[in-house]
Amino acid sequence: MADYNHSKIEQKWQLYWEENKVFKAEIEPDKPKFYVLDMFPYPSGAGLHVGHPLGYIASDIVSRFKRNKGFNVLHPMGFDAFGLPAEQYAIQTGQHPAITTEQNIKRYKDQLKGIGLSYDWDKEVQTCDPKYYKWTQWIFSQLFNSWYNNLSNKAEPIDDLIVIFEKEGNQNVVAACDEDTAVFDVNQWNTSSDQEKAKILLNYRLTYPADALVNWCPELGTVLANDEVKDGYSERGGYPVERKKMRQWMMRITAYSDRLAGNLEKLNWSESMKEMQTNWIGKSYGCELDFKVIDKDITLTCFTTRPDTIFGVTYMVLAPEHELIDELTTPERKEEVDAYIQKAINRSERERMSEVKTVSGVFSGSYVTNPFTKEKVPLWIADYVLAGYGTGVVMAVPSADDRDFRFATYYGLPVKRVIAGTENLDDPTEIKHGKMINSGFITGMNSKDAVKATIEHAEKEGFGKAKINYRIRDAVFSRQRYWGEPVPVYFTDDGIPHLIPENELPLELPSVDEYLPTETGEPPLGRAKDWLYKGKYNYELTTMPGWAGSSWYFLRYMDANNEDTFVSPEAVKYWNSVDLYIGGTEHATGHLLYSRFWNMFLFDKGFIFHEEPFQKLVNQGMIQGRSNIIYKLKDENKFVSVGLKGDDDVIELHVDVNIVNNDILDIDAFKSWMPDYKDAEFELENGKFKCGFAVEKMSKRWYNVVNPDDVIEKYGADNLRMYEMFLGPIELSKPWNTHGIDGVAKFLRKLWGLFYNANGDFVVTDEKPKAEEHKVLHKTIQKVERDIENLSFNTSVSEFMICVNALNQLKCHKKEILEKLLVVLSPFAPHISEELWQKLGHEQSIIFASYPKFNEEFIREDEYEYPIMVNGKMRTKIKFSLDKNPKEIEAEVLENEVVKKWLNSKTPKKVIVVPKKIVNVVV
RNA sequence: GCCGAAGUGGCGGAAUUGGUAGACGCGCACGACUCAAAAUCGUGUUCCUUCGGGAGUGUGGGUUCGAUUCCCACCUUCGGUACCA
Repeated sequence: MADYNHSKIEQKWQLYWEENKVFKAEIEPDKPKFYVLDMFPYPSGAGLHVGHPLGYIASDIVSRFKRNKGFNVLHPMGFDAFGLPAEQYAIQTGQHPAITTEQNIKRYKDQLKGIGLSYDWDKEVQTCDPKYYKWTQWIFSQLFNSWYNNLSNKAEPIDDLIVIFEKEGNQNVVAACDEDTAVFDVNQWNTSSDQEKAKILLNYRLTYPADALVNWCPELGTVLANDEVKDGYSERGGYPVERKKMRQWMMRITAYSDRLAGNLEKLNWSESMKEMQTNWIGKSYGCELDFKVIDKDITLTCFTTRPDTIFGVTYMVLAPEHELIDELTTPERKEEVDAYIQKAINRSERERMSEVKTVSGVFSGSYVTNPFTKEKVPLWIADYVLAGYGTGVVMAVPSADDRDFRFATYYGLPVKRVIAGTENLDDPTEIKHGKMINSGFITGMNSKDAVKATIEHAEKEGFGKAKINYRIRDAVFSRQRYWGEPVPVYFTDDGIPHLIPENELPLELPSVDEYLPTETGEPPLGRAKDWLYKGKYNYELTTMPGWAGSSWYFLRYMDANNEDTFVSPEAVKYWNSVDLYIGGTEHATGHLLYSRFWNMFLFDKGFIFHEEPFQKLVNQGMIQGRSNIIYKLKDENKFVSVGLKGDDDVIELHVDVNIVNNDILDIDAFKSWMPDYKDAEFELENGKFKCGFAVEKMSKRWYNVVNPDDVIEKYGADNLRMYEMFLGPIELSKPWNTHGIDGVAKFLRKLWGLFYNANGDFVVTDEKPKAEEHKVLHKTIQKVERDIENLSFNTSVSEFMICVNALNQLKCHKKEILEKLLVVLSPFAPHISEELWQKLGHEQSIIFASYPKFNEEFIREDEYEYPIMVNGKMRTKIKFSLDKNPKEIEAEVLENEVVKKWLNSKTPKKVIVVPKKIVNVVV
């Protein structure tokens, strides 16, 4: 074979790997394991674009590297197959989402295989497969049957809780439960009806039904996802959207807040990722304070982290969703309050949080008493207070809080300064901590001591208590959708939910005539005919969210085909937690928290043996599109090259990047792509029509999507793999530009040229390598090995280029060098490496070769060329033997002609000699 | 708004983490081969310059013998913001 024929080689080896199940991972107790995981994709209808495989290639390099290093590697792939897009397509076309999903998965798999990724496909999972979601439902059942004991700090069986209730009521139970759970004794429990008992238990279960706000679109008759809502209107159709309370299943993730936050320090994740999760969980220390409403038998409890500023409270604010608003609104204020609430409640939380420039609120007519000062303070309602955080009640201190200050300024409410130094400031919130002033018994204390003192005082007086608050909320687990896992629950006539028994799982998705809600506004499952448990009880009609299936898939991979359990103890004991997890930052606070939560729960229950699922996490950046833009003169059927557009009035049009090369437009291709312009004129510069460009999201809409299949066909999978890595650091986002790929293509041809000459003769020899050749090889081994450990793949590719260029220069065709180079290269470019490895006479796949050992001897240097700086500017370089001491170096440097010239016969103030680094002469 | 990340030649990026800024590659220019083109190979390529040198890593300050790297303030872009996945 004379030429490097990538298509032939790549097909040959992909077939070989598949037929021989080379990547099959089985438990081998005597071998160290390594689990490399990719975030599995949602198989969209558009197929993979060139941005998707970035992380997959990186993790594949690590997987192959670890195999060569002697590890038993688990490297699986699957599909997050439930989701909105397939359902949306089903609504439009009537096609069952299972069918489109299956087609999309097939396409994805073909594409992934074409890249030469070393997955063990026998371990594939699909979340929409009943064999898989049987266990998702099973985990739901386990959660339903559990409560969180804050004394043992773990999840425990609900039956144990019932035993406690039967013995002593709930007075001594310290549990994660609903805020409004009543205290009861044994008698009260034992005399309660079964229905009452069931209701009480729901307050404790780790999954439970509750009312939660959703985006309800009456016109579409459906609930919308946040990103389907734009400015209060549905993205499709533009119909008004209102926020409506609906019965939803919730997950009591808040039970795990403290462990989720605390465990982060043990994980090998980036600090920024840990910080994002920490902030999301948002643990804060503070206290609850009770404010009595004047002339009403109501006490409002607020949470605050700044009780030290209590003497600066000038008003009180309720969230517009607060349940007591009706009672707290005086008759004469009612009309205005109702109007305000109507408006405020339909604004999204994000909108309410981010619009800080405009404030809005309304006075309720009621007053409360500040428990410390006994002052009468007006009670307002404002949408900057969210019902979901704290208690939905805020004590407003305009002198110490930015939002309170803006609000008070706008509505002319008083501002009472309580921190020294703020007295004469226009904006007192510039100073938030310091010595307290105008603050009764805490005057003179610093803020920190004052916090303590006020809490102690409140506890003693009985109107407050210290409290740890979390920003994280229980997660809504219901979706009013069809294409998701059915919740394995039915309801008896008393409205009490019951689990479908384990041996009857999975509860499969029924078929429906249409994927829309029912006329009465029930979710699509309400359309299923005669769909009743035991022919008489209603099933739960909502389905599980996208994150249900993805919260435990990493466990299923270990034992993907087990029909008796979700994962066997043997498998999970051996494979344990994921050693390297690669995926996007966009999952920072969703998937990555929910997965940790479920994993922790399964650990508590003793089903698995590691508390944290992902030891090391790396976030890959996104590959953005690089769009090409052409400019058409307004009112003329004429396009101008980018350099000629000047200040003319032009219309910008996106053109398909696939008919543009190096920003030069293929005009004929353009005319057949856009027949409307087949008669247009083109004004060229230097004989070419040059396009402008923009970096934006890779999307059909901008005609900037590059399909990996096309790249592979033209350049090969090895080339695609190396080029994707060569683009830059894995964590950074960067635009895709196919032009640069030629550099890697040249590299692969040069590599091939070390084995075959231009006539197609195999030129590899058995000669002994020279010192220089060993040096080139071992420098590469050292660099690449270190780079892979640091996941710095772009610099590895550079190093390979440097290495091959150097070997070409040395005319090195020696087997001893080349075969080691192939093993080092094989994780990056596995196909060409396999082929050349075979040509060198090896019968076993390069996958099983062991990684060459780096030998320091070969790269040892005995001299170093010091850059010589004068006043921090590099002026010359001088070589010194490494055993020369700094004194000798200094003396010789000062004798150097160039240095003398710069010294200009002045005596240097100081000479800094940093061994093996630099010499700096300071004048 | 809040939380997180990033900003270095015409472009993607490198810099062993405080020590030669621009490795490697693309593009571009010139040269070789060719009747010619493509491909290939070679040389050059941060900017300014009076050819001595000067400036330079988003902007403005600071620390240091020395800053892309550390500190302070700001600007821009990207991700998340609880029902997209």
